[in-house]
Amino acid sequence: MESVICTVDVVLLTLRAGSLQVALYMRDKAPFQGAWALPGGYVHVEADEDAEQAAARVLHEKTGIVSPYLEQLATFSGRARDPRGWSVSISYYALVPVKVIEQAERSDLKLVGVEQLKSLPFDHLQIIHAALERVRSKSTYSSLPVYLCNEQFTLPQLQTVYETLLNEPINKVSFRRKMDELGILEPVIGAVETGKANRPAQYYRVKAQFRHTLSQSGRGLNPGS
Amino acid sequence: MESVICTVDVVLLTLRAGSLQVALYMRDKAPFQGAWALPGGYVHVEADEDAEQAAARVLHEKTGIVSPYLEQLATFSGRARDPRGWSVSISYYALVPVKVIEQAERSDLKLVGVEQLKSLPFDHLQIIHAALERVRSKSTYSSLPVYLCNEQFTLPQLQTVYETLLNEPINKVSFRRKMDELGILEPVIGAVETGKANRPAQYYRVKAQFRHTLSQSGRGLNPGS
DNA sequence: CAAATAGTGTCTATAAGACATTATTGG
DNA sequence: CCAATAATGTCTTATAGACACTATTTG
Repeated sequence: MESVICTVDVVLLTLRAGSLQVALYMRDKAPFQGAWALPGGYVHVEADEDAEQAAARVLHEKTGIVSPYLEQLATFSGRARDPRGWSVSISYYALVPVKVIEQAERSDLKLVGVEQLKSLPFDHLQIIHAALERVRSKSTYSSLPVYLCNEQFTLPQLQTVYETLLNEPINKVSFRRKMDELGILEPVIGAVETGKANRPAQYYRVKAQFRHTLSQSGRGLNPGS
Repeated sequence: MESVICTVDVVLLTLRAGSLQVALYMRDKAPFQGAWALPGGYVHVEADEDAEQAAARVLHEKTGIVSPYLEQLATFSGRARDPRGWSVSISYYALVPVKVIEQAERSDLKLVGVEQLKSLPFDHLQIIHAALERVRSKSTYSSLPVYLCNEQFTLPQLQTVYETLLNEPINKVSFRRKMDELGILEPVIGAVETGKANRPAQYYRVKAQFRHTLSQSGRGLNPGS
């Protein structure tokens, strides 16, 4: 039995300038050396306990970033997707606030709006599309998008994040009702967003008990108004 | 770089005697020879175009079954899950009506109620639990459960399938309203379920246009009544 | 015609959306 | 005081569930 090439890839997503962007890494080795692609690499059976740890290691090595949210997306495989031979890519996706990527200051890393993507090596375009579908789907019924926000954020900011992801307006009253029902946010006492010529918005943060176990919920968030 | 063991496993589910059951295969090779486990095997880079085809091939070889519905579940990986070494299991799940399994007549295959499962080789128990979670989750908002029915079925039968999967009663009026809205079923003209001392139930089937592209939908099916 | 369950009409309860009003800031 | 938008109250609409009633069969 021939050997299978076993790799991991990470779709690192963030929100910048009101658009959803994906981090691309300039490949320093063949194949596709010099091309922009998803940060990815071989599973190291000596170093990695499992594929998720491999993804976290690869993400850190290629971008300097440690993402609190890293979830398996799907596995892409086959004879045709990699010129080196029959390969498996166990793919993950991660969400971080844009400042985490900017602070990394990697010249071999760039952010591209997901609408601007043209062609990419391997089947990375397909992987990214799968990640977008997953994130958008999960955003309709979960608190996943808070991973795109800084530690403190206002409800209007968070609503804009949801609206950008889902690409449709959300009813303000319903949104705030839903966030209240989820019960995962708490106001930061005394912290308000000042400087604008209007009533200041209250800052919120994720309650400590949910800080590392977010995601799911009961019913959904729906567009409207 | 050491090599990774690359396998596929299939969680084949069916409904028998009102309980959700999983097909187990008696392993004919080490490790765990003679133990009941998920049907699974190596990816064959010569024969398989991709992992899904490998899963379909393995399912057919070990059970004689070809499942119309076969979807990737998740990939399980790591150093500890297989005594042979660092391994990857790209796992799939399939749903078939029980008669498909019975007609296969394999003595090395058995059905076990998902509540009766004790311990299994590898991390197969974990894989099955992930499949159950996925199927139950999808059943709340999709037509997935029709894959557990025969080609023709009555609405009361289909409702019972949903109720068994979700393990809770469903409001009859809401259920039928939802099935009507989904628009994927059509009555089989003239076909009714006779023999019982009550009004006969109309037989339905999946419309031809949806026969090989089922699954998703708009809003959900909720318990009640 | 009695028992059983399929199938449907309709009222009630709950959740989501529309809209309006008040609150609080900077200039 | 005006413009801007945060925050909230409340009415309307849409969806889900409860319940009852009719339909059709077997024995």
